[in-house]
Amino acid sequence: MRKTVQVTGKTRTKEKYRVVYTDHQRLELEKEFHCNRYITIRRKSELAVNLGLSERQVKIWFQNRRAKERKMIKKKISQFEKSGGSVQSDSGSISPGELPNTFFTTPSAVRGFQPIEIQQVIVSE
DNA sequence: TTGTGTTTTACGACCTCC
DNA sequence: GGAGGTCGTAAAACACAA
Repeated sequence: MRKTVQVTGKTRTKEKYRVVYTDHQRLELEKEFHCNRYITIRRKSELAVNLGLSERQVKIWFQNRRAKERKMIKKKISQFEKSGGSVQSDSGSISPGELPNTFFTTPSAVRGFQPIEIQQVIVSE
């Protein structure tokens, strides 16, 4: 019998509401994320086995990691807008407001088993 | 300590693509 | 229709000033 907690109508197990990943797990996930913002199905399986996580956990981690990055970029852009500057990426200069929500790549590339290299976005100050 | 703000997992709702 | 995307959010874990 598992303890459960009601969260606005949703049920989750209480003893493991969320686990804290080890430094090693985080490091490996970060390394993979650094190479590719969108993980392939094959790499997801490999990582899950290597790190002792489920494929779902790896998928969710990448989703959260992308969300974190978008949040940081938004923050930097809003800071930069205040100073009236522009944002620089490796492929050129982008003015604040020109960035689409999914400017890194398209998820369909992952479904097609074609990992793509994402250029790092640099915000100059 | 403890109160508070931030970060980290995990999920549901909804959307798009094949 | 299923898989995986974003977005918003809950709650545990963590950081840190008072």
